[in-house]
Amino acid sequence: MRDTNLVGALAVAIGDAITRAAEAAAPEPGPAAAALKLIAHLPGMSIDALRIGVGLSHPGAVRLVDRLAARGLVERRASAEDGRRVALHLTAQGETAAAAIAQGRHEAIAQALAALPDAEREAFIGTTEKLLAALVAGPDDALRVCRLCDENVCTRCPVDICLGGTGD
Amino acid sequence: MRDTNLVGALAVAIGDAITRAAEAAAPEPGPAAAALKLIAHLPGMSIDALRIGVGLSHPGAVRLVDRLAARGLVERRASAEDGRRVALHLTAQGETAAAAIAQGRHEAIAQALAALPDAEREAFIGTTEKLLAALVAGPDDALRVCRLCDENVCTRCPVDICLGGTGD
DNA sequence: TTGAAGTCTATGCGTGAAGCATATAACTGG
DNA sequence: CCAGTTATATGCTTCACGCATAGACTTCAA
Repeated sequence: MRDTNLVGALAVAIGDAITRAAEAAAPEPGPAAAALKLIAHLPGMSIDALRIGVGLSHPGAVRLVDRLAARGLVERRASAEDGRRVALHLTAQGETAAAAIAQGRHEAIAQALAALPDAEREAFIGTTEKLLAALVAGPDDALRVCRLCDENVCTRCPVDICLGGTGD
Repeated sequence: MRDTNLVGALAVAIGDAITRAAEAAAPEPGPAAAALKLIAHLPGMSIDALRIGVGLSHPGAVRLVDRLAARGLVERRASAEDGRRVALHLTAQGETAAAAIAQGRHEAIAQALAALPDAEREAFIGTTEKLLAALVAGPDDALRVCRLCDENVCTRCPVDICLGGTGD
C-alpha cells in the first residue's frame, strides 16, 4: 500500500509539472498541447485518432481543431486514401508551438531527474521502460500515452515496440 | 532526452490510470475526486487550502464545495479559531466516496507495478521516494502532490518529512 | 477603543469548452 | 445501385470556470 501511494504521488507530481510546462507553451489550456504534439508525431492523422489521443468526444475534437486552425497552427487537408477523412497537419507556426511544448516538458522532467546519481538513474530508466511496455494494451493506449512524447528522440520506444513497431 | 521521454510517458500513463480510476468513483469528473481525498486527509481544512490543492480559482473552489455539499458529501462547519474560515468535513457518505476513490487509485497503481519482480520493485520504490522528496518545494506543492494520496497508509511520507513533519 | 488594512468566503456575471443529437458526405459489400 | 457503416461537421444546451466585487471577520496600530 505504501508503495503504490509513493508511486502515485510521484506520477502526480511529474504529471503536474509536465502539464504546467506544456500548457504554458500551448495556445490554450487543456488538450490543445497534446493535440499539437500528437499531430507533430503523426502528420496526416484523422480527427478520430486525435479524439482518442486527447480524450475528447468527437464534436469536442472537431471544435478543438477549429480553434487551432483559426490560430493558424493546424491545417485540415484532404486525405488521399479516404474522402471522408481529414488529414491534420501542423503549419510552420504549429511546428514552433509543438517544439516549445516538447522543450518545456523535457526541462520539467530533466529537473525532476537531476537529483539522481548516474547509476541509480540508469536503473530507474530501465524499470521505467519495463513498466511502460506492460501498461500499454493496444493502439488506443499508445496514442494516449505518447500524446506528449517528443517524437524526435523516441528511439526504441517501448510503446511502439509493444504494438509491433520497430520503436523508431 | 530519451530518458526524459520515457519517464514522461510513464508519468502520463500512470497519471491517466489514476485519473480514470478516481473519476469513476467520484461524483463528477474533474477536481471533485481530489477535493474529497484532500478533505479526508485534512479534516477541517479551509476553502483556500482546498483551492491550492485542487488548482482552482477561489470562486471555483467555493462552487465545487457547493456542489459536493448539495450531494451530501461535504459539510461546511464553523471554524473554532477563525470566524471567517470554513471548516470542511466529509459526511459519512463522503467518507465512503473518498474510500472508493482511494481504492480505485490503489488498484490502478498496483496493477501497473505488478509486472515487477520484488528486488527491482524495491529499488524502484527507493528511487521514487528520493525523487518525490526533491520535487516538493513548499507547503503548496505538498497539498497538490498529496491530493490523491491515501492518508491511512502514508507512513514516513517523504513529502511530509520534506516539510519538517514526522511523515506520519 | 476605534479605525484601517489584510484575509477568508460568497455571489453576480459573462465566457467558452464540452457533450448529445443529428445532418451530411464518403466508403463498403451485396 | 442500394443499404449499412464510418468520418466529419453543426445546432443546441448545459455547466464549470474565472473576473470583479461584496460582505464577514481578524489583526494591528494609533
